[in-house]
Amino acid sequence: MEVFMSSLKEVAQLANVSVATVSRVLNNDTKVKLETRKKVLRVIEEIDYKPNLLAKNLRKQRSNAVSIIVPTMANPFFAEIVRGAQAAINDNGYNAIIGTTEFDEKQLDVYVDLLKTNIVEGAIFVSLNIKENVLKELINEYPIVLCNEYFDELNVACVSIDNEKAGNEATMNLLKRGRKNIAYIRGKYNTTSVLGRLLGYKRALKDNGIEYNSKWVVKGSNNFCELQQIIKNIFENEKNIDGLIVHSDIQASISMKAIKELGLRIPEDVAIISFDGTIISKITDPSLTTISQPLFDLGYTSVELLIEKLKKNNNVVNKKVILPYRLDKRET
Amino acid sequence: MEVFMSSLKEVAQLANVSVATVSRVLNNDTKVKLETRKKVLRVIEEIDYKPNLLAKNLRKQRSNAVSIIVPTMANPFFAEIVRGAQAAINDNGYNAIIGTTEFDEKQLDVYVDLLKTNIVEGAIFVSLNIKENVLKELINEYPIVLCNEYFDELNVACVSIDNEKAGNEATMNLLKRGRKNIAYIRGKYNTTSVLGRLLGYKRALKDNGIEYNSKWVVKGSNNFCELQQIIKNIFENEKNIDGLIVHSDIQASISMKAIKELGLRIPEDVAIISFDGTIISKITDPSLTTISQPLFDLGYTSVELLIEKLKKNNNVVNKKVILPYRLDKRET
DNA sequence: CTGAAAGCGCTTACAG
DNA sequence: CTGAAAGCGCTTACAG
Repeated sequence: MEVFMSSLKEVAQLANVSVATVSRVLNNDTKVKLETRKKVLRVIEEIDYKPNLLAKNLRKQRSNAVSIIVPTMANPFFAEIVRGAQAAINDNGYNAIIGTTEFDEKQLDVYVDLLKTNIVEGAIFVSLNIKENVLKELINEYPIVLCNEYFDELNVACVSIDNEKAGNEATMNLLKRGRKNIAYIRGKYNTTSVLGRLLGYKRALKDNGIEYNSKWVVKGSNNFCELQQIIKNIFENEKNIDGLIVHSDIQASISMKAIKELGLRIPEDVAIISFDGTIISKITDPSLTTISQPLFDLGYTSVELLIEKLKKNNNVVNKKVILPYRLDKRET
Repeated sequence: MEVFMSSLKEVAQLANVSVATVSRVLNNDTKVKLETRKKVLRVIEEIDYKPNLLAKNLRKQRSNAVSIIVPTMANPFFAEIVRGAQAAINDNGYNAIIGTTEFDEKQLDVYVDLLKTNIVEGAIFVSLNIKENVLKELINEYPIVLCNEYFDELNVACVSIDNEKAGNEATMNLLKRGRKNIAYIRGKYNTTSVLGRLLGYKRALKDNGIEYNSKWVVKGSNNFCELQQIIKNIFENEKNIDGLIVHSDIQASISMKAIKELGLRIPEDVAIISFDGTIISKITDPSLTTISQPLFDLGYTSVELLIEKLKKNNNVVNKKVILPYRLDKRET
């Protein structure tokens, strides 16, 4: 017996069979005699053999890994989507390589290289701010699923909620509570979710005979102080605002602090509704009324679409999956 | 020219050199003539060649990936540590495979297999609740760094804050504010951080001539309703409590709601200090006074220790790194 | 400075 | 049911 032996070879020698047979046993190939099988398994157990998956990966030309790219982990919104994606990836026996761009889309290159160099077999892009033509090229070449944000015109698999409907329902909720002067802190960029919800907002106003006032729709910010200032500006300029829709829980929680500092009561003076339904919405005081997105499922379902693509060699019709949201009526 | 060619081979043929030379160019081997080098690079650019890292991995017996295992992504505390680890992993040119146990340590097996099968070269264990003897075996065999929680007696690389000092300082803060009856919502398990902070608490009491009252130290919970009940119980039984230390921001935010419901004012009736300094501590109203942990750095430094191990083939003395925390005095 | 060749540890088509 | 052998796409010691 030599000093160094490759593991599969070692098992083969100890069991007096060929490496081919050991490989077949490991892969549950039925064509192995039960007796042989047992003998091999005994040796494997004995020497605690573990296959070198680096070799298997090369041989099969499959890494068994997929990546999930999000802007940042610092926002519970994305963390929860990742949690769902993780779960689905594990459930399907894959490994998850998680990437974050920290809102710098140049960082995406690193993760695209993972696709190009066979480190991952496919990718989930969550709310990434990519140029449409760049995305289009990637989609043509690799199995990719979009989560949350997508491009209407692009033939791409994606998972999201019905943002127009959600925006409409949020507005309707405030209207039903008697609010007529509803301001809107919208998302910064012109993404599908931002524009969709705004459409829903406008439709609700129109359906209720209320004129749309562009002064009441302002871009938000994830920067604490910046957003506080934005809120103070709008409430000082527009004294009769009695309702507020905010694009995300995080921004809503910051907005609430600013509103309280102005001496306004929530919800008596200003009723608030936000989007997302993250842990933030439960922790604020008063707790946030919010359009709860199925964050975990958004991630989970995205991976399911991706796995389907992988199984069928990327030859599938690209589904656009719309998941249901839920209006969580709480205290604002 | 054949229909199918391996990529490296293809570059070699087009550039009229051997695959060895192409490989040398790709790996910046200095022994290549500049002219040859240019020729090869031109071809690589031309056909947009990307190496198949699956092959490289096998050949070098290195996956270029490390894993970072956390209990869950649903807690911003862990998400922020992961963010730091991510950054360090990327900065060092590695890929990050992120795993979550969802508090079920059986799930760890999947990630340990990643080590055994060469999918990852090392791992960061963040706040994992593993049996000491199991951990000991793993540490002997693979490059592993512990983050947050560790075992004092174990010879293992780890990164954390000085929990005894932090617990002491938190208590001192309340004492200095004139609070004398300080309750303590401790962590559920007897981990290093939980026990360390408690020691610091007891020392502060002793140093100030206050007798330790075991009734005032109760185990917390991450379950919303359960924790609310715990809080109500203690405040109804012990009417003179005027200060509260809570093991985490999340639990502190839930505690605050319960305390308010009891009609007590924060901080007038009950001053509160918590640990972590996550986004939660900024968003509550009033905002939480908290022992801010260097979460990002905790993750970043853990990876640095791990990378050092990898570079030196795991032959390094195991460092125990203590990072500074910061007392963020806010409104509670 | 460059090339031919071995080899990383698996899987699988082929032959028996 | 089993084995011998080719091959996945790289890197690198060796020879020149």
